[in-house]
Amino acid sequence: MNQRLKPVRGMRDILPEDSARFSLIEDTFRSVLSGYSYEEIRLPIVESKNLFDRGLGESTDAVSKEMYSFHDRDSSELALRPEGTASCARAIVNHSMAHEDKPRLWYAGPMFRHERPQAGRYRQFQQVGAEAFGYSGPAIDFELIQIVTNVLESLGLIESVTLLINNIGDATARARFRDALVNYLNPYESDLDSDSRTRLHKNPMRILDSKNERTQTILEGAPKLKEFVGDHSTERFELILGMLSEAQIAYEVADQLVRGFDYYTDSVFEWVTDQIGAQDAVCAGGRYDGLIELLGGKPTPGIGFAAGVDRIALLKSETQEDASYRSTDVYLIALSEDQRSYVSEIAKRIRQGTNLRVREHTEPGRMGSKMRWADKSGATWAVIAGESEEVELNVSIKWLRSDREQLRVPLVGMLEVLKAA
RNA sequence: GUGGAUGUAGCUCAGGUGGUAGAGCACUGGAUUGUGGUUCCAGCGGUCGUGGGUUCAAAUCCCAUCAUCCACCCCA
Repeated sequence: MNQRLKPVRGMRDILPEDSARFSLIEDTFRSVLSGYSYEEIRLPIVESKNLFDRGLGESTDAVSKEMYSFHDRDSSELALRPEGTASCARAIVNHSMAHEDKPRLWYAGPMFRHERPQAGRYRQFQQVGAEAFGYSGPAIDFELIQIVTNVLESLGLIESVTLLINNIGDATARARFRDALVNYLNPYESDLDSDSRTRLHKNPMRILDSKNERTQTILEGAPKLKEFVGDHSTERFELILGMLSEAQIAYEVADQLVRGFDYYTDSVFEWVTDQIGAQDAVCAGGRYDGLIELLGGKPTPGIGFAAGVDRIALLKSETQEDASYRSTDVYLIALSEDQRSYVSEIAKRIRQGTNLRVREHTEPGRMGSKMRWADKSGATWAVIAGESEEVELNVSIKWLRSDREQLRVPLVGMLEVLKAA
């Protein structure tokens, strides 16, 4: 890449071929979500920093270390959103949307976290998320999981991912568990890896998914979160698992699965893959029954997921043959500049009469060169017009991807030939 | 924030022990004045990431810095 001017660290250009993949993924979410009657909401990219401090929790890495925060001209503290759920919940509160209705919403857009870039991890990344407010029964958990499953099936990726699910209980249960865990681990403090030692004081539950073997061995005798979760929550969780089994959606209950943001409660879930490197979560979500109240609304249960479009696109390109990307169906060649207006007329007719993607060769040059560009464009046909075609109101149609012989047809019969293919 | 690897043409990469840059692909033209995908010939194309230092001389050695990739961490 040219060294002089380039995107800032962790930001990148999504070039046309990748962009087409992104669009396909987003369109698939859009279409499946629409089938479940989820409504689109468009949320600001910039919010008050305060929203994330309160919503996600000030001790989380996303807020304390990775947030793009800055002072506005009037010195108020703003931030680029690191995720979408907090904004969505704020909108629910601001517009009293959960008073007369139980909204099911979705959004898509860029999120920002100041992390060290890595495979599948960028400082600006694209998410599609869905949130449902006002539902406390297990069927909504199931519905959201089913939505994501449908999307992944439709994209041909369901075999490449594993659904992990866990129940982390409510805030009280977690607080009691946290105390018990710290009490258990304290005597082993010097045997823990250094990251876990730090987390013991800051965010002990994070120790559970440590990759350090020694730490994992120590954890074998530790108290289990599920022993602290209330009966009601456990029952609810069992009902979700039952629905998944009945719908033949494969899952693994993952005791160690915890979420990075403070707002999560009860059921949490995540789709992971082993095919795109260390950043293995392609979609994750869970329930957050306390969030709306935390942001000043009346108590309202909530649940949602967020999918990482960049990672799903990466997974798609890693696991599937390139369905040879093409941008052009018809490549139009004027033999000389004298036929320019005739060729424009031909282009107009094809664009108006079909959905074909028509590209005109606009530069002068010799015929061989024009044909080479026609070939490279990936077009199915080259449509060629020289002086004799113009005089006789004909076009020459050449098949570029087959041995079929070149045809010369009257202009009025051209669309029929192109549509017949 | 920590660690490892890597930065040479648009792309993929060569350039032992310092002597001032090369190939393939791509692109343009020609062989072939209205027909691509094969071949042959020619041409275009480089602040050797950036800034210092050592030296008569640095892509090459030293220092710093930036960036990319991968992993830790974190997470979508």
